Amino acid sequence: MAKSITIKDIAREAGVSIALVSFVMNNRTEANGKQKYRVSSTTRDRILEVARRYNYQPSSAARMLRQGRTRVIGVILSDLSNIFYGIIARELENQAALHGYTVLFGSSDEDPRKFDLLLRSFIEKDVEGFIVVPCEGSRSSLEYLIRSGRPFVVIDRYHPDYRLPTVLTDNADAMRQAVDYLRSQGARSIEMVSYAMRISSMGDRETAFREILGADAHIYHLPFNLKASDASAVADEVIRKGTDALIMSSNVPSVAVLQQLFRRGVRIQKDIKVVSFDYSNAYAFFDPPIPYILQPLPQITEAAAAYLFRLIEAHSNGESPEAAKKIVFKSKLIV
Amino acid sequence: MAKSITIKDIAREAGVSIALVSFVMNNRTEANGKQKYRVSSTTRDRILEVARRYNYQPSSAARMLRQGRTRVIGVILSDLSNIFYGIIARELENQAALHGYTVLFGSSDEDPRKFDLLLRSFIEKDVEGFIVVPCEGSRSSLEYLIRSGRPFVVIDRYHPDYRLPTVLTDNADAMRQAVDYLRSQGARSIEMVSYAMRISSMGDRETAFREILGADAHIYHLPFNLKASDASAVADEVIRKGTDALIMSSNVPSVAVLQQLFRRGVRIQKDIKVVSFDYSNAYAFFDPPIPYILQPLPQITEAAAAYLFRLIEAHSNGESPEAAKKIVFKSKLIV
DNA sequence: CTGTTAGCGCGTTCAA
DNA sequence: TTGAACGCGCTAACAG
Repeated sequence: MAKSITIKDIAREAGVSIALVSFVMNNRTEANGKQKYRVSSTTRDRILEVARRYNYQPSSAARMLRQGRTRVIGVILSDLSNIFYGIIARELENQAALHGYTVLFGSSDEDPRKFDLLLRSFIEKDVEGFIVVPCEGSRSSLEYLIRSGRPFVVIDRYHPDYRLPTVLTDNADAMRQAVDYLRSQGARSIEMVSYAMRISSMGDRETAFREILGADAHIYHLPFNLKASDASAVADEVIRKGTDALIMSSNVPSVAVLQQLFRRGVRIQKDIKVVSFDYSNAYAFFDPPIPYILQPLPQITEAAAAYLFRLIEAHSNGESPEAAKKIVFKSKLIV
Repeated sequence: MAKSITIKDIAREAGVSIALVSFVMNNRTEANGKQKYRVSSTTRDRILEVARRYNYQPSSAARMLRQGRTRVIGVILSDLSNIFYGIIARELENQAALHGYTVLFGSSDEDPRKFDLLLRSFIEKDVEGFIVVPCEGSRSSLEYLIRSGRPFVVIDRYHPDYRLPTVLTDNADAMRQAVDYLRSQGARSIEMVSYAMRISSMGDRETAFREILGADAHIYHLPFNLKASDASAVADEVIRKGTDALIMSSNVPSVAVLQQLFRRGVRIQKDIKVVSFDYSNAYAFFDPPIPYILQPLPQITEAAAAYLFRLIEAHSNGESPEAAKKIVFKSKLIV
């Protein structure tokens, strides 16, 4: 635009002071029993009319500067283009909007350097708080975040060394459901496909798997940026060993391995029974459909958002924050 | 945090003036042939050391206020949790980062009111520009956006009434590829599944379909928020009519209808051949895999970002913007 | 050559 | 209902 209209323009046009325009725009005149500032309704109407006519938008920069609040939060996820995180992003966007906030999103790609860059760039934008999915090696970034004093909530994973505000699902319980189900279907040699990342979600699932299966538990580890050849190797090995059931620790490697098995003519759900963590719309195309562990993402994101906004409120009122706690939701096996 | 450190703190601690800290932080001392301001390297080092020690982050609010630039763009898509838009979001995030920008994302859910709310809330946050996917009924919002004078680029769809900066794919050409392919496979009665939305992407595909098929072209229209029953109805009708090929206009209805056909025992790719617009990882689980129209999203997003940042640059230099143009990329049928 | 002073940008809010 | 200070960083103008 040539130049945007400021509060000054409105004041001049309405023939009142800048302060009065500010009061009117912020409804400082009616709400709040105190009614510290009363404005005659004719003046108020005139101001509102002018503001509307000029399409006045207060500069958030100036407002921010004054009140020190940006009404923006930062969300750092693993990868926005993964449906799992896409849904989380979507829900968080809604939750934030309900609280009057907008969201700065970033994807770490499970790379601690990217994670750190995003963190710093968001802090520079003065976000009031964070919701983060910390990746492997993000320890020093988290310490930086803690030192920054900004409120934040960790989701999907927890940090082994710190007691932080965290919201996630009970992965051990979910794994138990998966194994129980496969055994009830007659599976004898169950193996697991997981990511080769040291993050608590994978770790908890693997630990639970090992506890249940005992000494002969076998887990395939795939890199985060997996190539077809990685999945092929697993498929070949599974066929060679005659494994009769697989638990997939996440939807991306799940689909990748399933594709390779399918391509090799394996009759999925007959020769090999499968249960996967997280939804993919590919699961419906098997007979019977592939059961999957459904995390209650709406609840998780709502709890995380509520938690964060409580922390932000306390923080901005100078109150000391509530003790960090871990909120855990159960997942369900959808058959 | 108790309170964040400002440039003042650094200046006091380093025993210099605020201005000098500002110069040093902005490297106004070395670059730029003019070298208007020289600072002794010892002073500079001291300032930098103090800044680092205190972990000084300039307040972006103050900087914004002063230079009138936020280095933030707004991106309004249809639905972040749809893989197609998830990928676009991901690419735009990267592109923006390369240009030193961060991104405010929002999902319209194809609801013009949400679209409008997002637009206004982003403008209030002072984004420097937009990349938008306008939904049906967003006309008045677009007019508002145009009047706001902020640079923007439309992607994925074009607006029939305005000549706007736009980047998208050649949908008619893609449809021709799809029909040609199905005919080459011997299909005789081809029908199309589309969304019941008046948006150019669907419109162009449908128009091309009708042009090719002639009078007997039949198109099923599904609502954006489709329920299983919507897809069921299509599946039943297709079976009843003995349709032998379907072109799916988008990945979501595609998967929904495929699921219903699968459930009814239809041998997909044998009884009914299918080609779909946009990728889904479910397509690999058919034999042969379902061919799909792959839009060159990396190119589209890169072109859109480059376009937008050119506009923003011109805008902030007070130059008049280049004439609006439509950039079109061809899609490919992946078999 | 090195560094400082002072005003600005825009909306908020206290004192009058 | 208003004047004026304020928040923080940028930068033109100026001084030693």
